Formats: sequence, C-alpha cells, structure tokens
Amino acid sequence: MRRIDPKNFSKATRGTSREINRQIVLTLIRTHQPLSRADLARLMETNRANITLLINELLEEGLVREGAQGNLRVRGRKPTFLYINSAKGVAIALDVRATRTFMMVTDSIGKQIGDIISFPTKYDPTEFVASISWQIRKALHDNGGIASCEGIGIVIPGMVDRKTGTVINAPKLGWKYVNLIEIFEKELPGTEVHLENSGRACALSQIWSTREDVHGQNDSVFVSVSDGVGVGVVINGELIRGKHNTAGEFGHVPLSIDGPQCSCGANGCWEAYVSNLATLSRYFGRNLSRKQPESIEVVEFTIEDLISRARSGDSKALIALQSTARYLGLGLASVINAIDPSFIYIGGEITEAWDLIESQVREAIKERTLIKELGNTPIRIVPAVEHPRLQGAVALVTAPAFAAPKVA
Amino acid sequence: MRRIDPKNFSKATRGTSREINRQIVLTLIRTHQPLSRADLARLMETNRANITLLINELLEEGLVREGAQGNLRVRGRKPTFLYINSAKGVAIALDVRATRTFMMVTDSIGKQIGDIISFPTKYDPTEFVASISWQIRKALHDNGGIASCEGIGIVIPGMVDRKTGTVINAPKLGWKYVNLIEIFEKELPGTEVHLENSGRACALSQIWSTREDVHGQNDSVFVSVSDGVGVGVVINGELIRGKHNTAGEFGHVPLSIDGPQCSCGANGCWEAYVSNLATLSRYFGRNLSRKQPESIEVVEFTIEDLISRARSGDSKALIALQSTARYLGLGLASVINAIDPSFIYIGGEITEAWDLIESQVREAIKERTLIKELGNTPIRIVPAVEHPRLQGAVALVTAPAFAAPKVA
DNA sequence: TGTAATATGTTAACAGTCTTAACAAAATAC
DNA sequence: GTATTTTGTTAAGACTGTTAACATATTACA
Repeated sequence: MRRIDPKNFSKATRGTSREINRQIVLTLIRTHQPLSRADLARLMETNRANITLLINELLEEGLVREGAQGNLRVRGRKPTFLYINSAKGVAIALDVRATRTFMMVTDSIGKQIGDIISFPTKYDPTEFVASISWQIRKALHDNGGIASCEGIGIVIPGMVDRKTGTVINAPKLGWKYVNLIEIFEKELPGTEVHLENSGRACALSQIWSTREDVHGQNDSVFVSVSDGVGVGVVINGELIRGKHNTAGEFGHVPLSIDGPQCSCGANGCWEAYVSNLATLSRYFGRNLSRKQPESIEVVEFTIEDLISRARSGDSKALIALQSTARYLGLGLASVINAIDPSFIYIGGEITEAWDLIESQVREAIKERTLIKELGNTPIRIVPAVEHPRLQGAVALVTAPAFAAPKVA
Repeated sequence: MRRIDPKNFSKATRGTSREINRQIVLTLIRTHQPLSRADLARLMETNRANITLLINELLEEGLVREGAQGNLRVRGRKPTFLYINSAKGVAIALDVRATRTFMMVTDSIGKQIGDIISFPTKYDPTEFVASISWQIRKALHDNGGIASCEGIGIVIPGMVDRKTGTVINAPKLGWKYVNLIEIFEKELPGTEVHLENSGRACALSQIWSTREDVHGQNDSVFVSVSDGVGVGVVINGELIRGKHNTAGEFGHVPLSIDGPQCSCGANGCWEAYVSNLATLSRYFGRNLSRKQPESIEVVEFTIEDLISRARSGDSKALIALQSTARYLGLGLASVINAIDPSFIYIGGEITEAWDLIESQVREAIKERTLIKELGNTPIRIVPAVEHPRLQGAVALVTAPAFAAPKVA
C-alpha cells in the first residue's frame, strides 16, 4: 500500500498502459527467452492480438528480434521465437579497486563479450579517465569496431552522487568530490556514465540477474565482505539509495560501541570485526583497537593465504576465520531483524572459505534473530567468478531499458 | 529504477490509466482540500475536461462531494470546491496495550469523532473481542446510530500476520497465534479487521498524515520508545513489512553484543538501553544484565515520574535520562546509516523530556554517522496527544482508498 | 448600466490503447 | 486428404485521455 506523494507523482496519459505493458513484455522476454507471442499472451493473461501490436512496435524499434521457429510437440502452427535484440550496442563495465581496475564489455543484455581485462588504477582522476578511455576505444576496436557504446557503468569503493556523477569520497582512491562525468565528457563526448558504490552495485547484479531463483525475490540484501563491508538493500525490487545516497551502510552498525576502532572513526562497527583486515589482524594477534602502521607481514599476507593455511591445518588461521564467521553472523542477524529480506547474498573473498565457516555464521544468526523463521533466512554465496561488481556495473547501463515505468 | 517481477506483475488494462488518475485525484483532494476542478487540472498538469470526467465518476460513487463556492480575487466564474466525502461511514481504531485498550471513532478520512475512550484489556481473546464489540456497538449508537462501519484497525504490541489476521506473538498480552479475524467474524460478521504492530502503525500515522511537511518525504523512520523500542521504516512512501512481517526491528540491533540482557533473550539490544524500564533501572542503580523480580518501587514509579523529578532538580534522574539520550542517539545513528531516511519521527513517553535530552541525542547521532549530512537528519517529535498508534490504526482502514494502484 | 475580459466547468469530436471475435496460416493426427 | 489444433493477424468495438469550442458566471471598467 503505497502512498502517492502529492509533491511528486506521475499522472497517467493515453500512452501509460502501453508503456507499462511494453516493459512487462521486455521483462518477460529477457527472463524467459526464447518464447513466442502466444507464450507471452499466456504469461500476461491477455490476448494474442494485444501482444502482436506490442511486439510489432518493439520489432520496429529494434528492441526485440525474431529468431528461429520452435517445435511444438502437438499439432498446430509452429511458434516464432522472440529474443531481446542484444546487438543494439555494447555496455562497458568498470570495477575500480584500490590497486587495479577491471573492465568488461557486454552486449546490450549484459552478456560478456571477450575477456575481462585489468590495468593499474591511476589515482589522478584525469589520467584515470584518459587511461580508461584508451582501454575502451581499444576494446571496442578489438570487438569488431563496434560503433555504438550504450553507456559506461562504473563501480567505486566509496560514496557517490549518482545524479551529478560525482565521487563524493573514496578513501582508498584518495578521491573527494571528483566529478567523473565531466571528465568523461571531454574524453568520450556524449557517452552516458553511471556511477554506483560497490556494495550496492553487487545488490543490483542480483536483482537484474536472469537466474530463475531471483524471480519472486523482491526483498533482498547483498553483503560484500572485503576490505570493508558493503551492503546493498533491495526493497520491492528496487535498490534503496536514501536521501544522501548512503543507504545500506550496515557495515557501520556496531556490534559493540566500545569495540575496536573502525576506519570510519567510530568504534566497534561490524566492519571492524569482519573485514579482511580484521580477520588478518586477529590471526596476527594485533590489537584491533589501535591504529598501527601496517607491518609488511600483514600487507603481503592476504586473506586468501589465510584461508589456504586454515585448509592445510593451521588451527590459528581456522580460529581467526571462525571468529570472523561468528561476528559475520551476529551482524547478519541485525540486517535480518531490520529488513526481514527473503534472501541474503554474500560475496567477497571470505566466501571461498564458506564450507569452513557456514555453521558458525548460521549459529550466530540464530542467536540474535527474533523468530525462528528469521534464523533460517536463505543465504546464497556469490563466488568471485560471477563478478558481482562488474555485473552490477553492467546493470547500471542495461537495466533501465527493462525497469518499471514510474507511475502514480 | 524498479525491476518488474516476472512472477508477480500487474499488466495494464483499458482501465489502468483511469485507476491511476483517480487515486491521484483522491490524494490531491485529501491533502489540499478544499480545491476546485481547475485547481486539480493545474496540479496534475492536465486539462479540465479530463478532471470533469474523473470527478463525475467519483461524485457518482459518493467518494467525493461538492461544497460551497470559493471566492476568486480576480474576475471570473467562482470555483466549486471539492471535498472527500467523509460521511461514507466510520472507522474504528483500537490501540491495545498491556493494561488498557484505547478506542477512537473517526469518519472515513480519519477525523476523530467524539472522545477517545479506554477500557481494561482482557487477556482472553474471546472475551477481549466480545468487550470490544460491545464498545464498538455502543460508540456507533452514541454517534447517531451510524450503520456502516468501514473497518476496524487494531494495533498490537507484538508480532502479527496481517494476511490471516493472526497475532503471532504478543508477550505483553500473553497471546501466541491468536486469530483475531476469526473471532471478530463471529461477533461482528462482515466487518473488515486490520492488524498491525504498534511501532509500524506509528510510521503509518505519519505517511498518511495530511500535514504539509510530510509531502515529499517518502523515506522516513518512526522510532517509538516505550516499554520496548518499536520501529517502522517507510521506503518510497510504503511501509516495509518484510518476508515474515517483522521488518523494522531495529530495537534488537545491538549497541554491544555483551551488553545488558534484553527481553528478547539476546544481549545488548538497543531496546535494552533505551526502553523506559532501562532508564528506570538505571535510575535505581539496578544491574541491567540480570533479570530480577521487579521491586514494587520500580513497578509503581513511572518514566513520567522520573522526568518530572529530573525537571525539579533530581540530578540522578537527569543523568539517567541523559544516559538514555546518548544510547538513543547511538542507535539512531545505526538507523540513519542503514536507511538514510529524509526524516525521523520519535514517539513515546521519553519525548516529553525532549528539551532535556535533545542535545545529547544529536551529539550521539553525529558521533556515529558516516557523513556530516547524515548527522543532521531532521527529527520530529511526535507528542502523545497526537495519538500516533491510534492514527496508525485508522490509516489501516482509511488509507487503502487513497493508495497507489499496483501496476507493472 | 452595459460591455469586455477572464476564469470555471462542460461538451463533442478525436486519438491511442486494450479487447473481442473472426480469420488466415501452418503444422499434426487420423 | 480432411479434420483438428495452435499460432499469429486483422478489423470492429469499448474505454480513456486530449483537444478545441462553448456555455456559465463573475469582475473590471467605461
């Protein structure tokens, strides 16, 4: 039951019904393709005539294409299969991380083209954009000289203002109030550029996935455990962004307000207990409550190393991981109590040790959730090979074409 | 950008545009009344002809009525003012609390009729419904023998399943899995009964308020500090309820996982620091981490007494309050970091001491929020005289008529 | 006092969209 | 080779928003 905002509503015009049904048709083709006009009519519980009209329009616009004829097991005319026309142009996805930037080229429905490449992240914004633009031009050339780039989706480890295209604060890159759109406009004029925070982009990757298991899951949370803890919250099939573009910062909800100091300045944030650094520090027995210059040992030893040590019998490593697992679960309990999502996705390096920590995580969740059902909230591990950040970046470009129109 | 759920969407029909515009018109009349057809056309940026057609339909259905003519300052025909027809029937609002139940009768736009009455809460569900039904019949009779009751909105201090009309767990009432709708059906057959949790109902009271300052505020949080801490989260003008009807339980997000024991069984929940009992216990210097039989002193001494003692110079009382204030602020910081709402509403007895604690609350919020703007998230105190729980109960009955239609 | 100007509200023709029903096209069953 | 069945199309009808003209009602001003 949504209240209509008297200051910001969208009235219905003659074309509104068409607009709504168009997006539904596109969504159904995207998630079910290949399928026929008759299939669509059945799925939408409408008549084939209406579908014919809608599809004709989408065919003319080049958004949909007809493919081969399908085979019917029974008698009757063979159906003509419909597909989203993925050859309209390409989308560029960029995952900007502290040391390297990853790039993926996809078609217009987000299917990867070629390999994911990576190059060192430049910290000067102008140089950064220049180097990326060079890579983009090269990638487009390598992929058969594709002319049309539908847009660039960029995922940043920090806070962004999507409307202006500004990186407000990305400590790991040393950027504060850097307007990337303006810089890109000089290098690649006319190209649409979309920014998003890494944690929230991961959530996007799941909403806009075409996997069957996301159908019907409209409230979900993506928790990304890495250098920090990024969280994206999806309500009603929509990523919540908040008044200041910072919604979802569960990483800084405390486990203990007197706990170890967090990079944000406060004490005892969830992130301070479960980030990779926290786990490593625990392994090395360092005092988490005080900031110390990093020892070389800690810098060069990664969480992956820790996990493999745990696997090969290093009990100290295993204990460090399981301690993280417990804190991870306790924080997840807060997320579950607050949001009551139908699904939780977890990504980040620690997921590679999921078999070692799952039971501790689940136990801790159950310890603090209010009712039994909440303790059983399903969790899906999103492995690194699915590239959730890059997929989220892609969604920034490709998803708007399939989104529900704003109405009422 | 909302994703359309391929498993649960609403296609547009011939009547969809009308349905959308109808609800917009109703919303605008509700929030701006009195206003004319020409005013509506301007607000909706459409033509007067369309409005005439829409209004004629709403007049016929009896949802809208025409009133006196307005005065124009300039030359021209005088406008005919339109109003929501509030005489369609009455709504019954019930606020069920541990010791007493409060009842309010309103017209169909939620305007109070007569006085708010209260009577002891019966703990046997059947007796409870019988006594309420008797009160309802009496109230209807007292208010001129009104025949039509549009529905009953009931607010419960506990967990409810709105779909089946079941109180899942209300510890203060001793109810577990009590299906109220079924019992009401025997007493008042055919009457619609809506249940909601107290904290979330308070949030409803604000979304559906007609105060000017709620226009444009579509993301907000209501925090109700009383025996417990109830929270209702509004995203996109819609109360989030979650998969198991428990969304919004920020009251059990921890401040310290090793903190005092909470009534939920876990340790260090926000609620365990800021509930009225927590404040009182702090005043009496009791050990919060252990459950003890209540002393008579604590039972009979209320938070209101504590506040008035603080006002009359009892420094121990003031310190207890300000300690609560700090914890309240620290918890609010979590809510703000997680949701980034454009507004926070606070209700409950403690708000009567707001002038004594505001600065501490604000300071604590700033201590843990991630960026400066979040620390300045506006807070509105909702005083008890506004009866947020009863207003929320009313909204359960009256609001659906004005809600946005489900589309796409 | 009468006419011009202006704002409100209504009406009828028109345009866009979904809906219905009939029909053409294409395949299989018998 | 005909009947049956399914797919896809077409044309007429119904509902809704849009446009433009008009009636209604009031004030301004000569």
